[in-house]
Amino acid sequence: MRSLDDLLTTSPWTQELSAEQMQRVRSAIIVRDLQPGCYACHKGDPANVWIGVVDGLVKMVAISAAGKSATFAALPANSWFGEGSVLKREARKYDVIALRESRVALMPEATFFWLLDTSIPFNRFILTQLNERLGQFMGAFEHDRLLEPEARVARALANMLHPQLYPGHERCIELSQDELGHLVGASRQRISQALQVLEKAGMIKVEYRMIEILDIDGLRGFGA
DNA sequence: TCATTAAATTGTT
DNA sequence: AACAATTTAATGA
Repeated sequence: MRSLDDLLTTSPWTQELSAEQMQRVRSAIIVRDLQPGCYACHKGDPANVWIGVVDGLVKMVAISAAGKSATFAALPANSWFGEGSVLKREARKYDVIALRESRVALMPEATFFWLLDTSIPFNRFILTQLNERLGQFMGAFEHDRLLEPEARVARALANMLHPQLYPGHERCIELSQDELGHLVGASRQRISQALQVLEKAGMIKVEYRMIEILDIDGLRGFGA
């Protein structure tokens, strides 16, 4: 299991922080371990922390009155989220649930706003984060209901790797096909077929509980 | 370290 | 949805 320091060193906004700033950030953050199915935060909770995924995988879901749940985004290790609600000092808009055993980092809003006031790289990170999320959201709206399952899977995979632009060469997603099925809203056997199509197209490599992305641009444009 | 078994995951119909 | 095949994890010699 990865540690808080692993998350911080791979997060681009920490690059230009001084040792003291780093220490202040590190000591303010609270780390929490989550079992599969556990909530990182509930819809309606006051958004007083910014959340980073240290390890594992969490999903953002909205629950309708009828009890149907729709997954908006999957957040793998190294992603940060919740800045929107923290910035607006509003309640959380969605439930966030661990898809498997995960570890999250909770940064208090005081630290969050302090970084906004002091660090330009942090501001830049938040800015691009908000901008990209808007793009993803509109793209999802535009296509998800219309596309073939293959294309929906392709987009879901591309979106999952998107948050980690800088960090690294982490091109692998550890995710079972069953979990991916819940994510995309398709049956497991349909996912299995879709993955094989994408693999034959040379865009991904499928292994046991693991998907390696070979051509992220190809995935984004799949079916378009 | 290697072999056996159980559990989880994946491919196919 | 059900079944077979494959991979991983666990156990014990």
